[in-house]
Amino acid sequence: MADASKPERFLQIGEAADRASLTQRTLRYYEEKGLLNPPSRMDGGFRLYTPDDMERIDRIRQLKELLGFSLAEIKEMLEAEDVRLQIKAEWRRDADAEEKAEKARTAREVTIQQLQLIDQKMEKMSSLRESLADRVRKYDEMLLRFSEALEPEPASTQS
Amino acid sequence: MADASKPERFLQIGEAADRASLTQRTLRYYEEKGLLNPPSRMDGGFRLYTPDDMERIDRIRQLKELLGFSLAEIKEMLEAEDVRLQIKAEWRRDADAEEKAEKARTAREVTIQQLQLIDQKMEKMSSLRESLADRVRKYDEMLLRFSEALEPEPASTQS
DNA sequence: TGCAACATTGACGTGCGCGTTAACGTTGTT
DNA sequence: AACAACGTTAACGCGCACGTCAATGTTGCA
Repeated sequence: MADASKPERFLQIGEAADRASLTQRTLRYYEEKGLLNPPSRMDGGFRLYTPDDMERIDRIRQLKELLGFSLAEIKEMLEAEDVRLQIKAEWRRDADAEEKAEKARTAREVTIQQLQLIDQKMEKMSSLRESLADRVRKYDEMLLRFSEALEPEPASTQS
Repeated sequence: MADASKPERFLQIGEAADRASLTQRTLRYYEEKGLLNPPSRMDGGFRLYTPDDMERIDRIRQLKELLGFSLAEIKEMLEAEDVRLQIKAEWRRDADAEEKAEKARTAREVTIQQLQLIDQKMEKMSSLRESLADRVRKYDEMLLRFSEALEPEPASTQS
């Protein structure tokens, strides 16, 4: 009971969902759609999520919420990333080095495309940001004119 | 026919949709949902979109695509902005100055909230960006190791 | 005046991303 | 052994944001 130092590295779906701020349904759905590789299970069939699974879940949330990608798009992206893990796993095994290199190159390309996508979005967002900032300035001017109109004498108005 | 200088400032729904890269259905839908104020019409009933309408349509697209807001949320935001235009329109008419000022203040607040939302998103995006950039670096390392393994003798490999 | 191109209003259909319920099995504690 | 808490699959449902007809009307040009 006094063992809070072992946070049980494998989470059941309930905790996993809580920590990811998603629902169990959502996790199962992502699995169903192939976004999550089927997690390991307990003997009884209960899902057990590894820290790696949790990371992936978080990536999905980021890609969805921040960038607004559809699950289908996200799936593609993650598949590209998987290449990296695959290569890592196979690293010390026989295998065609050139083939791996090719995979790594395409994975790199995909990642760069994602980067460019993000950059494009950020540019657009910052221009939107600017126009909003302009608006605020205009409101400020408006309000200034109002206060001038209402208080023709600038007295002790000092906060 | 040789008059390309008069781009006809009022667009029918077809052109309007094309220019906004949306469908006619979508424009009607936005109108139906109260995101667009009903545009003016020709005698026969055909919708005519003013440049202002077009701007608004574009704003909607930005808010939706860039920030991922739902149409309901966007509606609220635009309503807040409308206050500004309303005030401008009423500017020279009788009217309670204080009431207008109040409206302007709340509109300002809403706009600032939007700004903060954007800033939050941009922060998260840039941290995501960083992690992606890291990934690219790792791929580069991988590929470097590959090329070292395949070409033990650094010869005329100079691009 | 006729005709193609464009528009109108319904109304139903659709894909996505889950929510919800039902019927049932598992786990861990007492 | 019993029981609450937690999990399982399967199936149906749902709201959003439109797509897609269908039936009809309008515009503008030959």
